[in-house]
Amino acid sequence: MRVRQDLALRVIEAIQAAQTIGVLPEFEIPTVVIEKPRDPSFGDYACPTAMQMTRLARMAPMKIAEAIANYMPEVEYIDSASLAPPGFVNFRLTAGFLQGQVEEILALGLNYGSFNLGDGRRAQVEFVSANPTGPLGVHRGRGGVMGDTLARAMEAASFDVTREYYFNNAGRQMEMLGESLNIRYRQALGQGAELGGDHYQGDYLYWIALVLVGQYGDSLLEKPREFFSKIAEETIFASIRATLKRLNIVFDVYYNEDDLYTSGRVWEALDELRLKGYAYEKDGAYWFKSSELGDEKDRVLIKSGGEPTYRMADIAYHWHKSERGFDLVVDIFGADHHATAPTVMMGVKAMGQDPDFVHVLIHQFVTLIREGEQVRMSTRRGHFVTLDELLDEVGPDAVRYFMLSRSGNSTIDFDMDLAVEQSDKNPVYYVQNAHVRCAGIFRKWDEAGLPAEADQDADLSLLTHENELAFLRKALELTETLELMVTQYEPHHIAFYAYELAALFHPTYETCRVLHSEVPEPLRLARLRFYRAAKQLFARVLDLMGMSAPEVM
RNA sequence: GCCCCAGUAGCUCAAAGGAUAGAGCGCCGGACUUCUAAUCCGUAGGUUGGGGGUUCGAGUCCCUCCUGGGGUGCCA
Repeated sequence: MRVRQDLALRVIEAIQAAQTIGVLPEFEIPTVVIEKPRDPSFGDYACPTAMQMTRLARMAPMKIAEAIANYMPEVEYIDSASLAPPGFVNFRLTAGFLQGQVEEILALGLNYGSFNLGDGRRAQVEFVSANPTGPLGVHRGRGGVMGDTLARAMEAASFDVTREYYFNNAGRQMEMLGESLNIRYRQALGQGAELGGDHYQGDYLYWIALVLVGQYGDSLLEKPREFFSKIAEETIFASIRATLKRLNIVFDVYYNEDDLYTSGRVWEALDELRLKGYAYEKDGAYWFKSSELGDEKDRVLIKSGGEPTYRMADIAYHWHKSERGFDLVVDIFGADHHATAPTVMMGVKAMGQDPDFVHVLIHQFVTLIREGEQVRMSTRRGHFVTLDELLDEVGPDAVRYFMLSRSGNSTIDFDMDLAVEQSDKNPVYYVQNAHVRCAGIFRKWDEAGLPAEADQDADLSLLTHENELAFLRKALELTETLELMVTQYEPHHIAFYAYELAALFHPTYETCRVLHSEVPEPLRLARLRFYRAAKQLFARVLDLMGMSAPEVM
């Protein structure tokens, strides 16, 4: 259940009731917000609406708050509604409702916390979208993790999500790639050949060339450039997919930019822009009159050589997105690509579509830190740390967690030493260890030969320890966290939630023992039930982050 | 020049316009014959970059200035 949403409705009922009676004057009720008080001693939820209504009601905020509290309908999960200056109405959850979360978690399993916001509407998350010209770098990894995690949250919010990867395997880029591999091939054969400045410098092409030499000798020397382009693309794309798979990222659709040309959609989009008066010819090229839509200058759509720019293709691509029936589209770009998005949105708008169905999510860079020093990553010389290398060094769980551990607006200093440290300093282990500790209890229980289903009818009202209740309160926050992620397009919240949940778990584990002899039998069974739910909840949260939930570490 | 992001505890960062701005690390002081201490408990630490404004209420919104990073192609 979405407690905040439900409480907001009840508060509206209270205001309406007070208005009917005449305790409050008639006025249009503003949006009622329910928030979490910073200080838990105030309660579990708070409503500041009375203060917003002082002008509307022409009454002192405390008087309004009093009216709300007095006319609140009976809410079964609320223990008390209290007032606090300057006009808060605070609510406290009943212990019974919190204890009930144990069964709720166990019944819903990997669906706990899910809620209906999307109502089955179709959403697309487009991310990574690197062209197959080389291995993924770490900052693509950030986009990948953010996109996949946001997609998971949107699925939990009842959206029908398509994960899409948009790429270009045509044009000059692929020509250069093919030439580069051709040169590397000749180098691998011991022939003199040098890469030009525009060629791809990374040594990964040399490794591909070595494999070619091993398999085919020099029999490929007469093959055309297209042959090498194809080999390079296929090999690199396979490795990109493999890298993403390691990160638990799988795409539903790989959308090839080339399809936009072969289907003629690019030209249709151009015609559409011309028809609407937003495209014109000048100097042998076609230009987008984007300056009329707020851009600082017009942009080239079709180069004088007849080839469309990436911008033209992007506009056609987004035009197609709405035609494909997506109600909501999230595009995830690194900060290095953020400048292109506004023009594309202008193009969508120019063609008569509401660009608001697209949300562009920009993330900042990732800096790798090793032994306190920044790891130099020079893309120009091809000496950059690849995502694969990072995965080799710290493992997928750490990559997923750390990429989520900052707001997308902040740069990440990825501490590679911390990421592999096996202690409570490392949040990855700290969170996963909570799951491990739960698993340990059940392992011990089984080893003692005790019945596996013993806790099935446990008396959960015995879970009265403040630590247990605090943990269950936090469990209830999962829905709110998911809602925040989806509505604000901020996937990082799940990492903070996971950490906070673990930070409430560990003290509970220390204080609320299960198997110790001094724990009376009914309480033992209630706690066993509690830890069964806790384990399930950590499995759920780790799954939302795309991380593994180990039984033992 | 213009655009985007950031500036919050010594460090790395949270904070959905609400109450006394929170965590972790580090520092200092405690706790292991453990349901694996890969953990817990406690202390200290702040003019939210500067200045103005809007609001009952601003780290959050507006204006302005400063500092750092990124972007600003008929490259993608």
